[in-house]
Amino acid sequence: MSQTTSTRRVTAADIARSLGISRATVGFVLNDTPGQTISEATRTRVLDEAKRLGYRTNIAARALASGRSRIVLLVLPDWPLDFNLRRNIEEASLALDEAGYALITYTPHPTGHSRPLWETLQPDVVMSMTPFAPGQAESIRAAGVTRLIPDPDAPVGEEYPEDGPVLQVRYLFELGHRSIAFAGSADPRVADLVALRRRRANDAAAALGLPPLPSADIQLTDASAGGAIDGWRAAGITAVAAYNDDVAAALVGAGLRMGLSLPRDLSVIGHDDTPLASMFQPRISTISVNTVGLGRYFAGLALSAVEDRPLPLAGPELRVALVPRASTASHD
Amino acid sequence: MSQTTSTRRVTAADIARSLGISRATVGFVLNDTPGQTISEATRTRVLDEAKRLGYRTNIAARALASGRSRIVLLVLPDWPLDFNLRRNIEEASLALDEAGYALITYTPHPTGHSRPLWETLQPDVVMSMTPFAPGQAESIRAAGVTRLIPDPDAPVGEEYPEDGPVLQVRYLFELGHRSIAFAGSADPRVADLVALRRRRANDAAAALGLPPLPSADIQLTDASAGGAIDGWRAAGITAVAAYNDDVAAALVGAGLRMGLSLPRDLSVIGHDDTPLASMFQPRISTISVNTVGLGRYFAGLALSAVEDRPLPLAGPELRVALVPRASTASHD
DNA sequence: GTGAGGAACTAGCGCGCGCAAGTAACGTTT
DNA sequence: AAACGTTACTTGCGCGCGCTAGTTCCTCAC
Repeated sequence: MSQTTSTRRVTAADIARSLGISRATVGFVLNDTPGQTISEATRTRVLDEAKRLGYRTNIAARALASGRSRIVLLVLPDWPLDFNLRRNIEEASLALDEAGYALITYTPHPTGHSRPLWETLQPDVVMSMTPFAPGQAESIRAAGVTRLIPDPDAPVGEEYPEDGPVLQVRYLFELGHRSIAFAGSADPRVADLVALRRRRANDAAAALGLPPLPSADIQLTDASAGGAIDGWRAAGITAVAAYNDDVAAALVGAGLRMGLSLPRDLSVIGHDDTPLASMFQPRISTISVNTVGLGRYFAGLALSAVEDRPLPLAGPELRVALVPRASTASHD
Repeated sequence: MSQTTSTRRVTAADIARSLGISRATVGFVLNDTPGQTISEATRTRVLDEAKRLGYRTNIAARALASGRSRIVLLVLPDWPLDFNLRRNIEEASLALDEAGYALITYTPHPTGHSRPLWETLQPDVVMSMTPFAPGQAESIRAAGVTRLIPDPDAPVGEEYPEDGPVLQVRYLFELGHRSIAFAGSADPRVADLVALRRRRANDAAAALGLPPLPSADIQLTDASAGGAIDGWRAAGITAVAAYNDDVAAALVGAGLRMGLSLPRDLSVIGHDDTPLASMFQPRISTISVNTVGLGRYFAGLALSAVEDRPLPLAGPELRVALVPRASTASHD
């Protein structure tokens, strides 16, 4: 025992000694090990004594003996952690905890130099909500992790369904707008998602018989929003579908500062239904995304990777809904 | 060896066997153990062979043998993770990594039921950027963690300096405002920080010879902002110091919807200089907070708790600065 | 010549668990 | 009666490391 504290850790051997039974029996009880038959009387005695003595499993000993850390590392991109994402993480955390695993979230710093957690923690599985960044999968594998989700070697299959932009464009079309632009974010952290939503918006436009949407990527706090509006108005654009609520808000603020009357001169719709969208004046129309069940699905993926469990059924269907507000109006 | 994979993990014993030396020597080299003398030739052979064989320390074995997980758990409140906080976390992460520790951030879910990470990870130390929540320190201790920072039993000493609200009130005073209100957030997650900033604002008011500031806590997206403005205007309030930019933005949006002309009818100043503040129309005055060096200080605290290191010097001085924008104006 | 100290390693125990292989007693089936 | 299966445990090895206590040889000072 290398600890120097006066209160030494309680071990399974202490329980065994106290009850006059073997340590293996204690282990079988504490783990409810399948394939072992333990009498109810002995089970109760073990559990009571463990509680009385304040027994805590030594996770390092367990990991060493079993060859498994029971850690699931979830790599998050550098996105804002909104309410939905937090709830998904907690859902996943709970499902994994019930199976005896700890979920750890980790956002690698883009220019960070510290060792990544997949090296220092030696997790059983590393998951990501987006495809792994270039070099990331290699780094994870070099650290000895063999279970990566999504599988970097799998063919690029069905992408995350993104129906919000379709809804945005359809709504503007139904309001009578025929010259619609798409506003993305210049933030490199979300470039992939911006590109995806832009493509979906263009899909919707094509389905409605509209030409490809003029597009600009703006910064939130500089003059690029104003510049983009100038260009669009010169081209006769009457409505904008924005990548998200922040982009929409930057456009609304810039438009007002330019002396525009919104939504008469320009209709703007955002995405993700953040609090920001309803704080602005005018309140900003948006798309809400219901992600309930996603966390449980992710946990199911992780457990199927590390244990002999079936893959979960197909992921939950994301439901998007239009939230109409004062930033959009009909166009004749 | 309980793993069934075809590529068994490389161990220190493998390196020792390969070089015809003892495993203890391998360990002394890999850990650069003080008090041991290893020839440069042997050191080089060990390091080369470890690299050649792809050796990775088994952290579970290390933790079990040494009695230390080398994990520092940082409990974060459910606050938005802004750019400054992310940078602080990376600073701390790097400093701890250099000392051989892994920093894990963890935001307990307010109504979550999964086991907290201080139980499942058995970290060497648990830190929090704010005082521990009621019952939290007890839960952490019950999990066997003896090192908590800040020490829950220490007398409540110097609180985190909060000079931003002082700056807010002083600025409004210098603009000629004599009837100033404080707007807090009704979000229970930030109740402590709201209370602290409110108290600091009142300190500043008292120092300026003003009576205690009328105060209201608002939600961001309901009618409470409008209600608060009604009450304040009825009481002759001409300016508001808001707990943060979100609260300020909710007030500005609500004021505009009520037909007020801002800042002529009401000046509003926020706090934290988020992008939101400069996206609104009118752009919102705010307070910026420079937290550089804080991460390194936190890492120093952690290392002094787990190793024989001196306490770091007093924490870095936070620098706050006024960012004047169009939401505030002079009052005659 | 003798003793002390340092260099450069070695032998091996312990950390606390998982779990395969085993034992003894009892009940059931042939 | 013998064989087999079940119940309810036990024995003890291995996981991979940290590190104490030790060994051998060499050098230097007295």
